[in-house]
Amino acid sequence: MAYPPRAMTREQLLTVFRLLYDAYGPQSWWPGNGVLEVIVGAILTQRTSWTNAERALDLLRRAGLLSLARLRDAAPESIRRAVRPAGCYREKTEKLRRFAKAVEERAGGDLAAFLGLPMDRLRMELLSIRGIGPETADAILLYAAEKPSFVVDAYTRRLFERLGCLEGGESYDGIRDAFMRALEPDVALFNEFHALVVRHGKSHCRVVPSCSGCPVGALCVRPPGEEAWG
DNA sequence: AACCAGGAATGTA
DNA sequence: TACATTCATGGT
Repeated sequence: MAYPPRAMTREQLLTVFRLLYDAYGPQSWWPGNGVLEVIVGAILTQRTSWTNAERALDLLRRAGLLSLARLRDAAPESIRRAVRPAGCYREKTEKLRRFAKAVEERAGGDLAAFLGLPMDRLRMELLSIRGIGPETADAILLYAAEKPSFVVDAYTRRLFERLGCLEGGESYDGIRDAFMRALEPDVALFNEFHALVVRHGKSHCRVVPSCSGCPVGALCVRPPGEEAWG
């Protein structure tokens, strides 16, 4: 199982963070929207663009479905109509309903109490809900519950593989652990870090590992087998 | 017109 | 464990 080929250091990670932050600035992911919308958004955006997820979120809001009680009790068909623009609408509808039901069963429908559970406990509860995998669980932990849980996604893998920090093939939890061992638990840092990795991944280095004009280019262009960090 | 987008579950060997 | 398939809409 998979491990990072060499330990990621705090200095390396903060160097990357600073390069990205200086290049793109603050990303303001999920500020102020209310925790339920954050969670619903996290589920809706699975394997679809954020703009499509937002359309669905908007339809849910206008249909008055954005509450745990309505997600639990409303006719599935009405939820599906709203979720449709986000794609996979049958599955995502069931995911939303299962989430609402889980909060009901585990915290009496008190979302704040549910999110107030200790991080590791809450992570397990989230992962036990069918339709919420590790990435969505960590996004909910970080952006809704404001716990210092580092989010790993395909962009994270790709960037840090090119930086020579990952070999490829590491497990999700292995990568997450590597980041969390190297960095102090810092919600604001993890929040911005993941958003910046995504922001960067969307506009750079899509196909080839060498990228002129890339903010992390000096670190990124590494001949195979050579050290990426000088 | 294939390919991608802020994944996860299920099935097969 | 490792890899393929399914879910499905909308922009490029």
